[in-house]
Amino acid sequence: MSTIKDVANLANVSVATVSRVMNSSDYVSEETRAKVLNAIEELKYKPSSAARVLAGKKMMSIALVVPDISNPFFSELARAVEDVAQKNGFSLFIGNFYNKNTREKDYIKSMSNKYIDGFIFASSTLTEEDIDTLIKKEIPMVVMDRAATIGGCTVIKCKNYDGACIATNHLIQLGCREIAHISGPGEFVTSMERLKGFEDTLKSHGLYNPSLISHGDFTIDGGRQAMRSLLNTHPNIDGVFAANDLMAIGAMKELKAMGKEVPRDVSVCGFDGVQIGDIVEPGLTTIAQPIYELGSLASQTIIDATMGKLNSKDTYELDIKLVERGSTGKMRV
Amino acid sequence: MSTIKDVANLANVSVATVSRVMNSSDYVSEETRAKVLNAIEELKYKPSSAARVLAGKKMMSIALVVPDISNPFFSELARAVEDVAQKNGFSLFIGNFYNKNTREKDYIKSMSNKYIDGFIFASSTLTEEDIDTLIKKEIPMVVMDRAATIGGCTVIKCKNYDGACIATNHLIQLGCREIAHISGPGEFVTSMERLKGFEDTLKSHGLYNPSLISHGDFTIDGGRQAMRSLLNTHPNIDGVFAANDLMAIGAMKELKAMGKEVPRDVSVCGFDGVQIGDIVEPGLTTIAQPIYELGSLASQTIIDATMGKLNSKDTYELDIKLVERGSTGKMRV
DNA sequence: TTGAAAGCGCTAACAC
DNA sequence: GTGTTAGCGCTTTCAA
Repeated sequence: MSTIKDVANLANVSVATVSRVMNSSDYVSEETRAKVLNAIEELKYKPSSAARVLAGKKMMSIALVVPDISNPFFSELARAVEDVAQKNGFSLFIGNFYNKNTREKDYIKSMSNKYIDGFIFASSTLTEEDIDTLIKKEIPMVVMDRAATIGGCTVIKCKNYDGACIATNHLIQLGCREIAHISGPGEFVTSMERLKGFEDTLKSHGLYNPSLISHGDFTIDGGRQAMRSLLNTHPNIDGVFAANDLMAIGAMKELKAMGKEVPRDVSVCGFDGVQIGDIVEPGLTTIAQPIYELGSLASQTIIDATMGKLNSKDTYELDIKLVERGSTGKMRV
Repeated sequence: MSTIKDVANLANVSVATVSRVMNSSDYVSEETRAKVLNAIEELKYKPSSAARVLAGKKMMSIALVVPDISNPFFSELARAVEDVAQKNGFSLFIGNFYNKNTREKDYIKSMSNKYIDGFIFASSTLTEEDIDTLIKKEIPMVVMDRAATIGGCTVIKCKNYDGACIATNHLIQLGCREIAHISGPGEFVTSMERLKGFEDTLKSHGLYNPSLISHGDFTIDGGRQAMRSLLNTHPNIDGVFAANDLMAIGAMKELKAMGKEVPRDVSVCGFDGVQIGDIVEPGLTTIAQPIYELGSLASQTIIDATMGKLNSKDTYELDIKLVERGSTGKMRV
């Protein structure tokens, strides 16, 4: 691996000059610039990130911290984040925290001394304190699925509340009268907002019944279990709104196992819009988030922030949309 | 951020001593060690990775380069890789190359000067030359899905050929006589090995017909398209072996759209064993790879290699197993 | 427009 | 046992 010194020697200039052309700072005569460029080319010189960082530059890498990368929502998100990062010359770190708050904090600790320039926390359960730690280190961050702005960090989310209202209304309009909700873990703002939208909508229609709410953990299996217990106490449920697609799919599996047909007996609606919603049978009606857009926006925002471009907005709330498929529809009357 | 100097000052020792206790090298008296430890604690000192790297140490991070992180096979793999990395104090970089050979090479370039200690290439299309580049830089690497060992890098794969034979035999035993294969892109060894297993098995049963082979691109849509063209020329196909689960799912969708029922009219078998194979309807029979094991083995191998623990084996071939679900079974006779 | 040199935080001889 | 110090490769004043 050749160093800046090698380049300087070959080009017959000083290392400072090489540094100048690398960073296109200061003025360098066309002639010297050409010489240096040639030398760089010839030696296939790549500056050492570690040395640059030590000298006060950026590492050009960002981290995405998710609950579980094997969850399709997050892997689709990661793809978007990485695409944008790559286009900007940034590398992407990935960390899974499996809903273990401790592990999420560990990432802050273990990665921040690796000179990561920015963090994206997806679906985080970070406390204000954790966030302060990062802010004190002046490491920019964007948080997804967070209620409101916390000083100094951008929030990017989608309209969870509105989406839940749309989903619930959709079910009501289809004729469902005993509508259950499979909610996500209570520590996520996402879960809370979707739950609120569900409750408010039902209340306004006089259909609210708290015993029709069960909690899942955002996994297929969790959705299945929640559906089972719901069905035990309320065998006549005719509509289900799950806080994410995975749980909705689990619910559909359980429904089928219990001899209920979707959508004839029960209509099911999910939330997220992940690709597998389109391959299950029947196709899953869902409130689709613009996942790719969410990821690329987060990525671009954090990259801009590392370069000192401050963001004018501190909260982005992207629109969701109802995607109707076979899991909601005509019911037996 | 406090530095080693701050710690040294506070503990009234030299930086060398601090370095010693950090790296538990050399002897340090219990007394001084305690003083230093206290100072470290008090200042919440974290050594700078960049500085350590410059001084000749490891960055403690590895990279996983995949075609597409949003493909469930790779996201499940990534999860395993990250788990093991995290346990060893390593961070994980992720790169997508979208089957663009150029981009895969770019990763080698752009990441290697970021002091990544090791690479895992999954499903790579790297040439010997590319690999040589890394070997010359003395960066250890493991390659998944590669035919054989290339000097200096460990190969981790599963028994593709055997798996394809098992799948094909399974179809034959079910009574299928006109069996098609949806193969993966020709540049992947994986595709080739699975194709070979398919061909050999059919030949040995006198059922081989090259026009029953179509190529897909490992995506659902690719599988759908391949199935369509296959059905055009061979409307009586009664068995399909796809080189991965995603394409098998695409084939099932197309079959359904064309009025064929699975498995009554056509039996379908995939390869990989990703989780969604279990949520489609009917469930997908598949040759399951031990994905988590593959990922954790790769991760541990590369981490060991960065620490100088050379691996005794240079090729691992993990076993696969046939997982029978609803997509293969009783046919109409 | 260019060069010399200090310094970023750490490790590892080499002294003591 | 512990301290001193010379780098590691780069950026950036400060001079020239």
